[in-house]
Amino acid sequence: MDDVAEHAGVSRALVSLVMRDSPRVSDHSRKKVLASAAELGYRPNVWARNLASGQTNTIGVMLNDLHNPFFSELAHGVADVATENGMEVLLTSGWQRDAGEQAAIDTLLNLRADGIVIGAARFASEVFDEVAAQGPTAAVSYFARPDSMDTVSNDESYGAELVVAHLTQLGHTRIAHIDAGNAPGAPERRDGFARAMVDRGLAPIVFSGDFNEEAAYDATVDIMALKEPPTAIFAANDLAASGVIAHLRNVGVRVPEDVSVVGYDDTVLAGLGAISLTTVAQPMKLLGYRAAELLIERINGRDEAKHELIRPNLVVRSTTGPVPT
Amino acid sequence: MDDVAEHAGVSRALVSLVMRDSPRVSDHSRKKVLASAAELGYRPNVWARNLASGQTNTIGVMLNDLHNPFFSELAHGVADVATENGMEVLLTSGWQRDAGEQAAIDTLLNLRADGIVIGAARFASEVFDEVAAQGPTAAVSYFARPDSMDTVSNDESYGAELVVAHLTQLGHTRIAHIDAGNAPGAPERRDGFARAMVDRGLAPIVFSGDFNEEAAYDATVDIMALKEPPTAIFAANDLAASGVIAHLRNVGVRVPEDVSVVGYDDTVLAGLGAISLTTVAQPMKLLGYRAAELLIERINGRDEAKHELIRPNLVVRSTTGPVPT
DNA sequence: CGCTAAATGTAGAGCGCTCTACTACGTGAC
DNA sequence: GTCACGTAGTAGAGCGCTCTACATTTAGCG
Repeated sequence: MDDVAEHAGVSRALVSLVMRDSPRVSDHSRKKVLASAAELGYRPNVWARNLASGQTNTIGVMLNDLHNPFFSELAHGVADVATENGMEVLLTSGWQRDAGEQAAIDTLLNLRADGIVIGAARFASEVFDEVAAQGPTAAVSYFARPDSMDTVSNDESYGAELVVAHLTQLGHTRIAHIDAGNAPGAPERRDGFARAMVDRGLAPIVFSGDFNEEAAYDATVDIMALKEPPTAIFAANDLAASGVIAHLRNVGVRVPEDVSVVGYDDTVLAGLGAISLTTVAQPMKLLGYRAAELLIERINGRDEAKHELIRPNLVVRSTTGPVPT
Repeated sequence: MDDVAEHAGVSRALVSLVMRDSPRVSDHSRKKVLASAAELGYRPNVWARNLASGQTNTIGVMLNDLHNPFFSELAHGVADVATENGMEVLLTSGWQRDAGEQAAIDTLLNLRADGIVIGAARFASEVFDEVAAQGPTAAVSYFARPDSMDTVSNDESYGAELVVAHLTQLGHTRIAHIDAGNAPGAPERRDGFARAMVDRGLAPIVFSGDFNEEAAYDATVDIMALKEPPTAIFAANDLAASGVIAHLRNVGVRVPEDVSVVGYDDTVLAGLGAISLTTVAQPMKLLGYRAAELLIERINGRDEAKHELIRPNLVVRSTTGPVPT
């Protein structure tokens, strides 16, 4: 920076102002400085800048599992808002391991990002608190309602309600749900399903599964072995739905002529022409948007925590149809 | 840090040594310092540390498109090696936009990461050069062989050879390839296909497409309209294969009884029970491993560039079968 | 023409750490 | 008893920037 200043014949402070796009610089000096900087290949040192200014102009995003398209969309949403606000985004991932999550969040904490977005982590609540204690924090798909941070979540039970409404409209009354235990979001989906069924005077049939194909495949085996198998299956997520379809195909049950199948999340795979799954679309990018927006409000000084619930919508494709006669 | 030093009754320099796990500290002082640090909730400031030390202990990873599972695996591989070597990993993504890629790489460059891994970017080669000029760089799936950086790539044409070998063994002779223009890796796949066919005295049928479903769907329409349609279709990647299958299903052509379909990449969707696609498995995580290892060698002083080609393998699932009689 | 206020520009003290050079203190060999 | 040496710890000068407070120039106006 000193070199640039000398080369341009101005003070170091002026160079600093130019590099930060300050309006307090005349066009003439600005051009001179910019030219010198370009000539010398000068690139401001972020470490020094952040150290001196005490802020990083960066939003850190911690993602539990980068392999899940859900998280990519989320990060994308955050990135869009950050860009609009002239901030950088840095991602870390826990790679599905608890220790990895801890390391990832530590990296972000050590960087002292201005704000941190936690995407569906499996942390104990104390870890959330610890992060929030260090600075502005927003959690996505975290169903506690802490005062220390903002949260943005999908309205899971409303999604389940949409599914039941769609299926009953098609005439289905025997509907089974394959759940995902206590994984984040799963209890809400299960409860929403049960409530929606009960509201309509129907018996909620629930089989236990997980957010993957295998567990759903196995559950489907059990389901189809019932004396009166259901005419529709609502899986915990799209991956699970794929497991359901795989088993049904294997045993020659047609989808949707014999059994309708619904997923959840509207991940890439649901949209594939080869699958074309009816599913609940979580507005993932929107979740990212809102998380980033709330975070920036916090960075700018808002005090009380906000908790938002965002409503998903149903995407009807080719795996649901009228109940067989 | 001063507070910790005072609280522990030692000098700031000693605290620094303790925080860096230096062996030059007695057990007694170490414990005292650690206790004070914990009590005061002290967390070293990375910015200051990096500024003073001139290193960041960080590997930056630039990913073109986080939505593609290929990249997640790649990053995962890099992360594993980094962790082993006590380094941090920071990700940025270009979100499939050119401007985004540039911003993402700038973020990393500004951070002055010790090394940078570029994952299948669409940069012009000058941008690669610019990055490499700033410090150790490794590019994944970059098929130029620059002296300035290491590269690790999948042996695309070998993969295509595997596909042709598999199909001809099943008796197929009319095989069509849907390519992906000049997208990274696509020309190598196309050329490999053509060579493999010609080597067997077969005519290479190539239709132009892209790395997505729609283009492949459209190409399949054209392919099936041929007077003598091929009995096997080799798509540019898994997503494209899904488009192929979608069209075949729509027009009542059975897979694999009537037409065999092969994908490329072995992404999540290929393994789905509902699709079960025969495909070429790129050892993505391994690519990440090697990229990180080469990078660390460079950081530690190796001078000449290394270029590695890693061989993929074929995963046979349910979309390929014997040629119809 | 002189005064005020805005517009530009500058000096220099940090930001929180690392790193080099140095001190202090045994320890043991001669 | 002295000297060399290894060990444990310290002082203080930066690292490359930002920021506050101040200096200088220019424009505006009665």
